[in-house]
Amino acid sequence: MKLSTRGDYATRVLLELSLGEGPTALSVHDLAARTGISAKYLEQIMMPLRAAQLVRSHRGVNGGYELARHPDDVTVGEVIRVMDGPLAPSPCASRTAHVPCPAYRCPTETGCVLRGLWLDVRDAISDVLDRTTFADLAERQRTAKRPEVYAI
Amino acid sequence: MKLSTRGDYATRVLLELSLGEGPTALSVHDLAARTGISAKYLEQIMMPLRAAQLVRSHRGVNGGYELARHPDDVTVGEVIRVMDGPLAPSPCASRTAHVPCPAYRCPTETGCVLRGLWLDVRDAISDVLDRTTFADLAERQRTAKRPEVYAI
DNA sequence: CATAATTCCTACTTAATTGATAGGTGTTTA
DNA sequence: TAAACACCTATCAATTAAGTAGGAATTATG
Repeated sequence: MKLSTRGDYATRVLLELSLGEGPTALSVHDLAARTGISAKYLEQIMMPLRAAQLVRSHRGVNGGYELARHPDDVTVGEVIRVMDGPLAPSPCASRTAHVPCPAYRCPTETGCVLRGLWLDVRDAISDVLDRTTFADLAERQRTAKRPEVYAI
Repeated sequence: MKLSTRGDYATRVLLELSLGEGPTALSVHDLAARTGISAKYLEQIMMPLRAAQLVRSHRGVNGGYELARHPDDVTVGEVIRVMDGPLAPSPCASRTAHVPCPAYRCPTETGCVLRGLWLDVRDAISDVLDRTTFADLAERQRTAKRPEVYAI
C-alpha cells in the first residue's frame, strides 16, 4: 500500500505552492531547493500536474508554477490519483476508474467477498485523502510552526 | 496504494482455508484449483505464511495446509503485512515498523505535516483490515451465497 | 517396501516499474 | 541579446513483481 516518490513529491510541491498568500509562481529550481527534490526529476513531476490542470505554468524569466485553483479546492486525493492512479488497492474496487474482475483472478465475480473488503479500504483511504485540501495542510503547517514563534 | 498479487492471493487462500468447519488440511494443488492460482506460485506464497505461523503444514500423502489459529483470531491486516509489508503509505507513518524520516526526504522532520496525513491514512486502512477476521469473511461468503438457496 | 503424493527449498527468468539523469528546444522578460 | 525559465524526449540502473523450473526430503498407504 505504498506511495511512490512521485505522489509524495507532488504533494510536497503543491503544499509549498499553497503556503504563500495568493498565487505566486515558483520556478522548478526554487521548488527543488525548498523541498530537497532533484530539479530534473521535479520537472517531470510537474508535467502531469499541469496536464491535469492542477497547476498553471509561465515560461521565460520570472516564470514558474502556481496553483490553478484555490488551495481549499484541491484535495490530496486528486493529486495522488494523477501521480499514482486510483486509490483502491485493487482495480475492481476503484470507484473513479472501475475495472470489472477478470474471471481468472476473481472466479466468484458477483458477490466476491474480497471486492467488498477492498471497497471498504478504498473508501477509508478516500475519506482521508478526498477530504483533506491543501488549504488544510497549509493551515496545519502554519500552526505546527507556532511553538517556535512562542518560544521567542 | 496497490495490493500485490501475493497479498491478494494469500488472502484468498486463507479465506478458502476458513470456509470449512474445523481445521481441514488442503494441499497446494487443491488450493490452486479452487482459487485459480498457479500451483507453483502458490507454493511460494505459502512459505512466508507458514514462517509467520499463520498456517501449519503437513508433508507427505494427504498432507497440506491448515490454519494455525481459529479464523476469528486471524485478521486480513496480519496477512497483508506478512506478504506486502507495513500498511502505511510511507515508512515514516508505520506504527508496526516505524522508520524515522531521513532528512533528505523529510526536511522539516518534527512537525512534518504530511507524516500526520499518512498516519491518518494508515489508521484508516488499519481500521478496516485489522478489524476484519477470516471468520468475518467466511460468514460473508456464506450469506452471499444465500440468494441461490432461496431461489429454489 | 515401493510408490505416489505431498511439502520444502533454491535458483532462474522475464517484464514492468521506479527513480532518476542527460541533453536539448522553445519562450519570455529585463 | 542574453539569461532564466518551461518543455520535451530519450536513456539508464536498480529493484520489484510475477511467475517457472527442477529437484530433495517426507509421509501415508497399498
